[in-house]
Amino acid sequence: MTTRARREREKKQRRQSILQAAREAFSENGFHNATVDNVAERAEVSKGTVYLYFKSKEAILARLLLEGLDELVEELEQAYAAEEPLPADERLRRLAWAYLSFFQRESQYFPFLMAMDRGRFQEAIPSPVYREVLEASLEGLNLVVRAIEQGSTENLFERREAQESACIFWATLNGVLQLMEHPLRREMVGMELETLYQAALETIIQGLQMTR
Amino acid sequence: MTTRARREREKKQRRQSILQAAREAFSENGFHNATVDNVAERAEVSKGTVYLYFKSKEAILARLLLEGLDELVEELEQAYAAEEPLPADERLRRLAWAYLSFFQRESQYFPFLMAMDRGRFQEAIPSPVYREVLEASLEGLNLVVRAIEQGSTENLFERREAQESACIFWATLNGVLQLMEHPLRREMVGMELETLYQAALETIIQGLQMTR
Amino acid sequence: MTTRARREREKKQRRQSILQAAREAFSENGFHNATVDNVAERAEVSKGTVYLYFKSKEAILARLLLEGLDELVEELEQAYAAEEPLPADERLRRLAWAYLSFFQRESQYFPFLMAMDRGRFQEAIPSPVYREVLEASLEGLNLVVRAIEQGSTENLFERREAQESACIFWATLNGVLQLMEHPLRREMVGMELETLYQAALETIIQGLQMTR
Amino acid sequence: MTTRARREREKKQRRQSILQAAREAFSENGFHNATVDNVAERAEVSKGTVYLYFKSKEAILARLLLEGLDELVEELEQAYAAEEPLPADERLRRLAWAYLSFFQRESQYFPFLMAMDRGRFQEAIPSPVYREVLEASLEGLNLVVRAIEQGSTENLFERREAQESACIFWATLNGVLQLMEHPLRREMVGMELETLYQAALETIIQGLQMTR
DNA sequence: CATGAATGAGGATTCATTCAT
DNA sequence: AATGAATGAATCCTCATTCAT
Repeated sequence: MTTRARREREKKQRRQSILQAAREAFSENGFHNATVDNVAERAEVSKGTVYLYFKSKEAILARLLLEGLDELVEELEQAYAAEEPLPADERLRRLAWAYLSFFQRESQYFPFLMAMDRGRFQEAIPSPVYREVLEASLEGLNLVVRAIEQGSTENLFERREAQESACIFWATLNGVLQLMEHPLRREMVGMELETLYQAALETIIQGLQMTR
Repeated sequence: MTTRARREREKKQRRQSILQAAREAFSENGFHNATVDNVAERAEVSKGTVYLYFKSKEAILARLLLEGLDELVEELEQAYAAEEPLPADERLRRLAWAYLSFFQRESQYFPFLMAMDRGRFQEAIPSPVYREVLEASLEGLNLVVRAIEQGSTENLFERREAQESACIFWATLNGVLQLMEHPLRREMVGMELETLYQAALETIIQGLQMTR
Repeated sequence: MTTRARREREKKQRRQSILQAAREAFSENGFHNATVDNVAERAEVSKGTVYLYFKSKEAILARLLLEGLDELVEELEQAYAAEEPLPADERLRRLAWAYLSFFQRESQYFPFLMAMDRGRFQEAIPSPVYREVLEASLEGLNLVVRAIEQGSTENLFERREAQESACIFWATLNGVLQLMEHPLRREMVGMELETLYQAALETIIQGLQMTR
Repeated sequence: MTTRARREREKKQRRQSILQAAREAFSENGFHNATVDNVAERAEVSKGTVYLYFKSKEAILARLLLEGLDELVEELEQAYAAEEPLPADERLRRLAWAYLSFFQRESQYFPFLMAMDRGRFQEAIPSPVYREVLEASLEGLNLVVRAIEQGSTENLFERREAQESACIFWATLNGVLQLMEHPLRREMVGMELETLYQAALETIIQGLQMTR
């Protein structure tokens, strides 16, 4: 029983260490260029063991995405749920900053999401998992929807489809992140990510507000 | 000689047919999963011929990108340059629609630009070409900058860094395109690309305008 | 751990069988024309396995060379070290015959050493290994140097640079081996290798001796 | 008529320029690593033209060897044939220095002869040509034989098989050339080629002389 | 559970040679 | 005679995955 519990715990740790190793390996070389050998080596397990815990290389990526997105959603929820009541635009700002902070800390996820869109991915992992990843990647959006709806009832935002406004808001943030992702492009744009992000955030909030 | 001229023409056609084949192959399987064999087969030439026209698989992608972006820039320039004088916001709308129309027609380019960011690309193609691609990918931005500057002098837009506003504008459009790129995600969002694009466009223009 | 020990032994055997296969393949077709496929097939392993044991085709050659030269040096040392004291010229004769006997048994090594001088070899294998091979290929020379020095103190040989005399001695033997290496050339010369070798050996010893 | 003559002359020149180009290309990269493209480019003709003048890459090498060896033999003959009568040992010295001088000027030939011994060579070129090359490579030997025979009648050299003595003499020279061919080995030996060659020459002449 | 040796299909690239013009 | 575009077999090497121990 204690043995069993320990076994269970060790299994989880092993799994996590493989995931962590994969995160590192995929980040450094890109998903395609990283090898399962790299992952195994980093995790200090044998290659066979990797396949004991994950069905395929793609399955590792899927799991990584799911865990990452879970974390992101959790952080977004924390940002959303304030102790005292907040105006809708303030909630949006908090969501936006939590989002940025996540991507600065876990900058891998952007490329990971890209890697997923192509290649053997759709064949290699079961379709429900695939859908699950996509759903998770949109879960943040739902919080935005709620903030927007609140803003609508507060007459702060235009009375239109909250889903639409939320998508626009979310798209703007993502657009900035993507634009500034590549070092060379960042250099050519000649601006700091935070500065641009902040400006974009205010601009889009402005755009969503009631025209008085 | 006619012979010579014909030869020349055939060479160009062959080159184009290889590029076209690559465009298709890369689109269907993604750059990484497409093989030079695929490309050769599609173009109905031997693998050796592909290497006669292009130094490497990456060089094909670079050429594809460059040609696509040239076309895009040209279309954007046409959209920008109207016969009669136009207000700045109208110019932005025209740029935005030209942009959308390009990506609907040539939907490959988005993923291609992504493929470029990772992998052997930077090592495999000469650095100036790489830079050229990135520059071209930002050339559209310059037109936006000019429109914004015009808007600033017309007191239509806030008097801030035009580059910044342009980036925000551009980022928003890209964000929407990216969000709606994947069919499954489009389905989950439950909206038409055009509708959302249009709404985002108006929202961001609104956001950039002077607060009255 | 009998299992473990057996595993270890099998690995060594496999490695040896790959080396042996390579020795055969390289001998028959020459290093450049032999393919890794040939080697794998002969060793009855997959191509991948070959690369599991050796980093590159060149690395196999390097290993082959090193093992061969080690063996040669060992045999030369045995020949040099006699139980009872020996006159210097006798030592030279023993070295020479040991050398011939090695090359008759392992006739591949001559061409292998040649293959090493050209091609991708220097780039493909780590520079220290390259140096090691060259050093080993000259180690026999050192034994000759020692014999010559002994001969000098015995007033048997001329009192000049031992290194120089040794090189001359060694070069003569190699020259004969090389001259007689090719069957067609052997036929045209119309002599037996051993006969010529023997005559050359005596001639060069004679040449090195003090003129009385 | 004149046209025809000019044509003929141009053809010869073209052929020579291809050979010269091949000599350079093969020298710089080694026979295996040089490509027919390299040769064509250097010769400023098209690849097709190369095949118009030579049946295969190997045929070029064969021709190169033959021409080189012809030249060598001619130079050796000049060295041998002195105006006034010469003692046999002097003739040998002259032959040896002419040989060295050729190999210093045309250092390619050594590796070329090696390249010929292996690979597709025997299949790719007609057997008589192959034999011809080998014969030419031994023609120098015949001059040595004559010198030795002269030395025998002069009671300068031992009365044994002249062919045997000649082979020994020739082998020694070749052995030195080969030993000193590789820069790294030259460095490890720590001697100048000329010094060693000279010493070897005197030593072997000494060895061949009558023991008094 | 864990290992890691073995696999072999597959990938990018090269190059000697051919042949229509 | 000369060209040079086209070929495609051949080559080295990689790596996700399996499986006996």
